[in-house]
Amino acid sequence: MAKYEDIANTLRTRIKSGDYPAGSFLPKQTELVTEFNVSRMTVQKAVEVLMMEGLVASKKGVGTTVLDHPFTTRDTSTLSEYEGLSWEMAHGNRQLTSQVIEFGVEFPDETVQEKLRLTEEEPVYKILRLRLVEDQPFVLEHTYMPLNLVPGMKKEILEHSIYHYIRQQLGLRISGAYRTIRADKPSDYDKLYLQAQPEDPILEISQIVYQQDGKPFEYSRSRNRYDVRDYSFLDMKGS
Amino acid sequence: MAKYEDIANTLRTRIKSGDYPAGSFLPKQTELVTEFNVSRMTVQKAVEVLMMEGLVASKKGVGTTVLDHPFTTRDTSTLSEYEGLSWEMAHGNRQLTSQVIEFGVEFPDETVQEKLRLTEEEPVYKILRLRLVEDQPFVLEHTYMPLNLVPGMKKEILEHSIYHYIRQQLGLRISGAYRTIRADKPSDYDKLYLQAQPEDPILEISQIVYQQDGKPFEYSRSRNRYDVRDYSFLDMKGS
DNA sequence: GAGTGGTCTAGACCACTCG
DNA sequence: GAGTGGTCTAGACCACTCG
Repeated sequence: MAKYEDIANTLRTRIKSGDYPAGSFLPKQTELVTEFNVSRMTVQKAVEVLMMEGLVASKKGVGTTVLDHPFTTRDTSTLSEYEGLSWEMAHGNRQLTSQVIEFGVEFPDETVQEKLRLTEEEPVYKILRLRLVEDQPFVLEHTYMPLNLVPGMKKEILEHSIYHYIRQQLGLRISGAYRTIRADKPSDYDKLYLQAQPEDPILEISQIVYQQDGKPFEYSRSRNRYDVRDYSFLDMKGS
Repeated sequence: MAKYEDIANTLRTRIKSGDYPAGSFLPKQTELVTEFNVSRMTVQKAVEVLMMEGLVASKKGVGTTVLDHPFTTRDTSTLSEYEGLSWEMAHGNRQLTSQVIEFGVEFPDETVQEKLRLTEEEPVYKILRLRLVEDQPFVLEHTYMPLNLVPGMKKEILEHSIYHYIRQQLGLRISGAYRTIRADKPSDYDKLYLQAQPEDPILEISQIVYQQDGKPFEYSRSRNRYDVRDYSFLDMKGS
C-alpha cells in the first residue's frame, strides 16, 4: 500500500465519521505534511484521490472543502457493472441465483464482430442468463465473449460468477467499460423470462468490457425490468 | 496552461492521428523527459491524464500501451449532461429549440427539499421545458433551482441556454453531478408533449448538479423519447 | 503581505517484467 | 541484470484569495 493511499484512507474515514464535517475545511496541506510526515506532493496525491471520489474540492488560495454529496454519507461502493451482479448482491445481502437459458459457441454476427473486433471466423460464446433476486426475475443478460480470450467456460461457472472465474482463474485484468443505456419495448424473451407485460418498459444496459491491453473481451446487453433497477453514478468534472 | 497539460495534448494528438498507433507502446517516460525537457514527474502527470481518458494503459516493468477503445478514434467530447443540450446540439449541427411550458416560483415539496437540501421556506424555480430537435419533440425537462443560488432567471434565458447564463453571467462553477437513469412508462405530460404512445417507454435521466463548494443548485428530470436518445459513457477503472 | 493550493524540478528507491 | 513505470522527497516558484 502506497503512502498516499494510506493517507487518503485515513482522511476518508475522518470525513465519513464526521471528524471533518461537511462544509468545513480539510487541514492545510502543510499541516498534513507534518501530521503524516511526508512531502507535500504525497499529501496532494492523497487529496486528489478524495477529489476524484467527490468528497472534497480545492480552491486555489483558499483551501480544501469537505463536500456534502450523496456519496459522502452513503455507501461508497460505486456500482460497477463489470464487477458482476454477484458482487453487488453479496454486499446487499440479497440472494442472487442464475439460470442458464442458453450456452453455446457460434461465429459472431456483424454486430458482435464490430463490438468485439473479431473476424467472422473467430468463434464466441453466446450466453443467455436469467438472474433472479429472491427468486424474482431481475435481469436477462445476453453475453458474448471471444473463445480465445476466455477459454474453458463451463455451464457450472455461468451459474455462479463469470467475473470471479475471469479474474481469479484466468488472471484477466479489466481496464474499463464502454456503456450505453437506453429504454426499450419488451422483446419476446423479456416477456417470457422477465414476465414483462407488453406495456412494461425495459432498461437496457449494454457494455463492452476491455482488458488492460485494450482488447474487448465481453459484449453484453442486460435487459432489466423497469420497476426493479436504475443506474446511478457520480460524474465528477476533471480537476 | 500547465506543462503537463501541454504534453498531454501533444500526445493525444499523436495518438488520434495514428502517429502512435493502437497496440503500440508510447515512448518510454525517460524519452519523453528528453523530448519535452521536463522532469519525469511532469511526464507522468501528462500520461495520467491520458489514462483517465482511456487512451492508454501502463504496466509496471513493461511500458505504456496505446489502447483501441471506441473513444480513441471517435469524438472525444464526453457528453456531459450539465453542459446543457445547447452545447451538444451546436456541435452536432442540429437545430435545437426550446419551448417553455411552465416557469414559476414555488416552495419546494419534500422530494425537492431533499434533493436540493432546502427547507420548505426556501423558494425554488420550477421550470418545464420541451426541447425540440429539427422541430421534433426530443426531451421534456423538469427543472428545479433554488432562487438564492440562481437569481434573476428569466423566460428569455430559458428559451436559450440556462447553462450559458449560469456560467457566464453568474460565474457559478460546477463540480459534478449525481445521475440516475431509469426506464419508465409515459406520464400524461409525456404523452402530450413528447407525443409518446401509451406503450412507448421513456428514458429518464435525473440529476443533481453541484457547485464547487458542494451545494446542489439544480435538480432535474429529463424525460426522453426512447427512440431518439441513449446515454453512453466510458467507465475507466481507477488506476 | 500572508497564506493557500497547483505545478515543477532533479534526484532517489522500489517492484515488476523480461530474457 | 537491465529496463520499465510507481512512488516519494525536499525543495522552489507561481497564481490566486483575503483582509
